[in-house]
Amino acid sequence: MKIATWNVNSVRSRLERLIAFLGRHDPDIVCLQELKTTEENFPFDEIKAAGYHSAIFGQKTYNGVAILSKSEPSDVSRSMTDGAEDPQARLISADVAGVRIISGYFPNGGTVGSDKWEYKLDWMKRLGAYLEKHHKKSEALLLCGDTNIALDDKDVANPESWAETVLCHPEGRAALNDVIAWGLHDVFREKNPDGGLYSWWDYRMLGFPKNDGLRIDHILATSSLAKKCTAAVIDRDERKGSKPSDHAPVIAEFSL
DNA sequence: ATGGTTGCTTAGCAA
Repeated sequence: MKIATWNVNSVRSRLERLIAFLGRHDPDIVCLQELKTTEENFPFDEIKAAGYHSAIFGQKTYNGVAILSKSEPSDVSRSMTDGAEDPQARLISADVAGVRIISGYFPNGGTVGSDKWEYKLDWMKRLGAYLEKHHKKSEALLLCGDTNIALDDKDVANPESWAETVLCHPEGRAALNDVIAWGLHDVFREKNPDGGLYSWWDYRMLGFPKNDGLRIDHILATSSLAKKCTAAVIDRDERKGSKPSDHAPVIAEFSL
């Protein structure tokens, strides 16, 4: 089973690239983030024609997440269903081929200390409670998405310039590590222990040409699946060329 | 350098 996670930064402006990506990699499942559109305007037909079902949780202008899959998803759940007052579409879950798939777009956090930063930390706390309430670590489960956190300085090309920012702050790292400690494994790290590989480069300040990147997109697997992971890569080429997303897709394969 | 680029929406926000 091959799964990809990709923050597309608008599914409509990235549709041509997305369809080409599906053809190039032939993934069984794709978790998308930052759709930036409502369900009404989601390109279901084009994605269906490429051979994929779409389970989506959309929102106008901002956020929005989806799970694309060759086999039909079931038991689709949108948001954390915890009664919190939260209008932001950032989490969707579904069963696909016997695996629980979660696509998450973690809050960026604005600047450390801001209201958005507090929301980011609280959102990760809620996610930990969501996993605890709805799942068991003995399940086959994949939490995929843009976490907006680089867990380690070896996932940051220029750690000194990103230190203490929302993507690298120790409190954010601790919050994501708390989620992971529930029973998840960073399969990309396990396959690429040396670091130095990135999934996001800022559009500004020549981020990609200078390779000023961070690995902030993750595929996190429960241990039964992590043991079966055979490969984990980043499609850095997808960041090249005309009209790329600012994120590159992360892809993992599992022998099920 | 509180900068810069992109997308949605059409002036300002979010990233």
